[in-house]
Amino acid sequence: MSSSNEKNDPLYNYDPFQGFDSSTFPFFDYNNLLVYSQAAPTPPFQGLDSSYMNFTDCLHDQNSFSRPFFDMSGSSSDVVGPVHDNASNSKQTVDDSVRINIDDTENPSTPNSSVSSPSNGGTAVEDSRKTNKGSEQEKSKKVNKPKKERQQRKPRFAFLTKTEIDVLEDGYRWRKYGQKAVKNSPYPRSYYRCTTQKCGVKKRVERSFQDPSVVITTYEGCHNHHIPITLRGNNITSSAGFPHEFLAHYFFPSTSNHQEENSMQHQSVALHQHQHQHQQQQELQVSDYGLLHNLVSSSTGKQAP
DNA sequence: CGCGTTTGACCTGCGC
DNA sequence: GCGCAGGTCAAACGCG
Repeated sequence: MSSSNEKNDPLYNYDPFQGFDSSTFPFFDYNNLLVYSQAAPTPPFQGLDSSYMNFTDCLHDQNSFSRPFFDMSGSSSDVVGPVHDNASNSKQTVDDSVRINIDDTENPSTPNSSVSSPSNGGTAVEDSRKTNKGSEQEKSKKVNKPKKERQQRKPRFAFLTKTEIDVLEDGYRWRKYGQKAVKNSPYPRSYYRCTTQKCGVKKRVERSFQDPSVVITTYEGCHNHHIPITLRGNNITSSAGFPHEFLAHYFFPSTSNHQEENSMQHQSVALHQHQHQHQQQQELQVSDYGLLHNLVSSSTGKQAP
């Protein structure tokens, strides 16, 4: 349910694809990408539905796309505005149930790090860690941990990419900070955080269990810096099919500074040139829209498991 | 040695 | 209130 607050929200009105068309980024095959909004009723790995769009469709249907794409408040039925703690009122999807309790951009210290540091000796071995951690941390956390107010959700979006590569290179540098098994899926979900200081952008990477050839990459937050362009001399191959320009456009929607924009796009183009070459070399057979569309269709429950 | 990954424990919200 | 599942932490470890 939309509120008037949404209408006044510049992000709400922001069109991430302003000025985009299929020729904007010749290296990027838009047809190989699906985008879904966090407002989607179900995450992609549990059943795709019409909320998951083909990228090209998105370009042609900006009204329906930009709205959910920048729904920063979670479920579309949520009331948008100051952080309310009545989220239980709204039905949350699995994907939407993510608790945003870290805001590195504004509050560099993580909740736990603000707590008195654990007094474990640095030489503690695994066993002692297990025993000590339980007691000491438990104490410190429970005593000092301030009640976290519900953080406002960061913009979040996901890409479905048909690729054999697990981690898609997007030009940014990520540090993996966790991995979890996903219920009903043989594939784990990996959690990454941007390594740039004070950039709290996170991403989750998981493989669809319904179509193991599809990698679901979910971004959360906006980078406050440009692509570090440290190719480190190695495989940008994994960037196959990845929309760097789009990401750049998304992460810097307000970049009206042409100098920065040029620099940024220059970096992105370089990435795509790399990517394009490797794509040709590898002949990574990314599916066409038809296949992905079939995936979407078959996941809507019309097909027997 | 610095940086990134691994992995078990812990925290938190939600549904029953 | 309890159990489950998702998300995060942080020590240990590996690699260049």
